Parts: sequence; structure tokens; C-alpha cells
Amino acid sequence: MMKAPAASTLAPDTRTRILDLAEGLLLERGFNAFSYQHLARELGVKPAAIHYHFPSKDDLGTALVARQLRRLRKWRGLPRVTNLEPVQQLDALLAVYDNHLGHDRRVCLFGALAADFRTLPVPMQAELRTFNRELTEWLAEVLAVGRATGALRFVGSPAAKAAQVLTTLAGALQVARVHDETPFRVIVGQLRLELLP
Amino acid sequence: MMKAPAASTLAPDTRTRILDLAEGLLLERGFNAFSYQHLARELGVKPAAIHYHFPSKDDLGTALVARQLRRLRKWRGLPRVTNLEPVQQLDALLAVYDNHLGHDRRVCLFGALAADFRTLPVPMQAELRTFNRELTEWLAEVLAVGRATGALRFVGSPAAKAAQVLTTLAGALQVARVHDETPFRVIVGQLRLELLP
DNA sequence: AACTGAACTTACTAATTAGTAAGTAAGTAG
DNA sequence: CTACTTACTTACTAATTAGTAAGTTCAGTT
Repeated sequence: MMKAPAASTLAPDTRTRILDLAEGLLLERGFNAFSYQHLARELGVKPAAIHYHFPSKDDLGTALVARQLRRLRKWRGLPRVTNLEPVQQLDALLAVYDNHLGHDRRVCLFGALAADFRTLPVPMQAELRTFNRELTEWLAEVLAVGRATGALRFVGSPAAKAAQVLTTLAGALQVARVHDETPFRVIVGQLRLELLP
Repeated sequence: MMKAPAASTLAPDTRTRILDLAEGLLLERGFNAFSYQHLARELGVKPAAIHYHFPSKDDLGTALVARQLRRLRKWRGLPRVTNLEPVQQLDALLAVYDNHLGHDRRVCLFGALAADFRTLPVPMQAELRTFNRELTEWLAEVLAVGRATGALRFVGSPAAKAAQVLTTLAGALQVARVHDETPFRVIVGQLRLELLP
């Protein structure tokens, strides 16, 4: 029988270590800019060991996006998120992007993959589409409730505003990479200025 | 003596054909997703011919961004652009992005390179920074004049709003690539809705 | 008619890529 | 104890990569 993995904390298994490392490289250098050799060297194993866990790079990439989608679904259902007021939920979202910024100016997953999208394996494309769609839907709902209660202000539909805000946030992390943290702060400041009465 | 190249129209020379093709591949698949072989095959020459015009891929990439910067500087100085009212100048900018969308949903140069930024040659990074800075400064001036004349409406500084709008446009093309044209239209519609009283 | 330079091609190298197949060591199940 | 499974390593292939060096063709110059 399989031993259940320790639910949390402490030494992650190799598979998770591969995913974590690959995610870092993806968000810092792009999907076409790291190889199984890079991963193997960093982890102190042979490239074939990576192939054992993820037969092809397509599998690895797809697993990466699928994991992020699972994280999103878990996150948005967390009591410490669902219990918040819309303004605080928005702030929680902004905090995620701010955290990317602080993490060596990593871009978000969407921003890392969008440009190379056509070179990605089809299942990976599908996962990324779902990820972006669900995140946008979540934010649209937050914005709708926020405006209904007078806590947030904007014109147009919640769906349109949500798409605009998320797109801006993804782009803002890219601008931060090209320049420095300043434009990110400026853009997020502008977003808050417009949304909060 | 060198024959002066025909100022415009008609069969471009190989160097220009390389740049045009590389630009297309860059905007459609990313900088790390095309090779000298791809270029050569498409142009019906040998890879070494590309090396003749651009000794390294770094040179090619840098030339690509430098050309786009020259285009920007020329474009913003054109009478048919400088003579426009701010609202029309904004529309002219939006038309550029719309044109990318119509061109097989190409992302903009900035959006194509931002994610892979750290893998780019340093001179290419510098050109891209300058390109983004100058474009943002241009839009900030347009927005400042537009608000002063009452033709445009926004809160915050023109510089902040310009950074936000350009970031959103770059991101909107990426979203269009991942999904379809719809979110791009929605996001640009939202931008116009907010800016035009 | 000889020379020169631009724009290539041919032929190559060394490195890196993803991926495979076969073997092995250690642990687990019956 | 035996069989099986997990998690690898060793050793390899075939393709692709950027890049180089030397040779060729040809149009224009002197």
C-alpha cells in the first residue's frame, strides 16, 4: 500500500521539488529558456530522473499550470478569503501580485506563458485558459458585490472591469521586470485610486 | 559607390526581409522559439547567410528592437499624428494595437519580450527599456493635454495613467492570444469608457 | 582585363536539446 | 525468502542549436 505523504511542511519529495524549481525558472526566464539539464543540475540528479517523473517537457509544463489552477481553486474557497469584504478580497489579490514582485520580480504564470502561448503543448494551453477564465470570473463577482455595497466604484460591467484589472496586473509585473518596481507601484496605485471611492 | 536604396515600396533587400520575418516570428512565437534555420528555410537561403547580415542572434534581436524604436520616433513626429487632437491621438494608438490583433493576433513587441527579458542580450534590454519609456512619455503628454482641454477624463497623474493604459494594452493582446479577440475588445472598450467623458 | 567587395554557399564544430532503454539499489508486500 | 515497485543512474541517439572558416559567384570600379 502507498504511504500517504505528509500533508504539509518538511522535505518535499522529488516530484514537488522539480515542480517548484521549474516554476521558478518558468516565472523568471520563460518556458523555452530552461531545460531538463538545468533542473537536474540544480536538484543534483541526472536528467533522466526528471523524465521519470515527467516523461516529456509537455507533461511538466501541463502539471505546472494544473497545479496553479488547483491552488487558485483552493485559495478562492479558503475561509480567510471568502469571509473577507470585497475591498479586502481585492487587496488579497493585489497582495499575491505584490508577493511576485518581492520574489525577485517574478511575473505571474499568465504573463510568463502568454507570449510563447503558441509554442506550448495543447493541454497546457487549455489549462491556462481555464485558469485565466476562473480567476477573471472570481474577480468579476468580487467587483460586482463591491459595487453593489458601495465599497468599490467603476463604470461598465464587472466582467469587463475584472478582465481589465487582471490584464493590467499581469502587465504590471512584466513592466517591473523590464524597468524596476516603481512602475508596478505606480500602476497598482492608479488602480486603487480609481476603484476605491 | 553605393546605390541608394529605393526609399520606399518594392522588393526589400535580404537584410530587411530577415528583419521582417524575424519580427513576425518574434511576435507570434517568442524570441527563444525561432532559430536561424527557421529564418533561412523560409527565406530560401542557408543559415550562414543570416549570420552574414546578423553575426549573432543577439545582433538580430537588438536590431529588431532598435528598428521599432526608430519607427516610434518617426511615427510620433508625423504631421498626421502631431496635428491630431489628443482624443484622436489616443485612437491612433489604439489603432496600432488593433492592427496587431488583426495581424494573426500578434502581441506587441514589449509583450513579446517582457517575459523572457532576462534571457535577452543586454543591448536588446536597453533598447526595449528606452522604447517603453519613450512611448509612455508620449502618451503621458497626450493624456495631459487631453485632460487640460476637457477632452479626456481621469484621476491621478498623466504619467501614472499612461503607464497603466499601455500596460493594459500590452496585456490585452496577450489575453487575445490565449483566448480570442473578445477580451481585447472588452478591455479596450472599458478603457475608452473610462477615458472619454 | 584585373580587382574588389557584397552576398552568399559549403562544410564543418562543439554544445545542447529532448527523449529512450536497460540496468540497479532499496524498500515493501505477500 | 521472493516478487514487485519506486526512484533512480548509466549510456545512448538523433535532432537541433549558434557559430565559424573557407570558398564561390557576380556586379560594379578602375
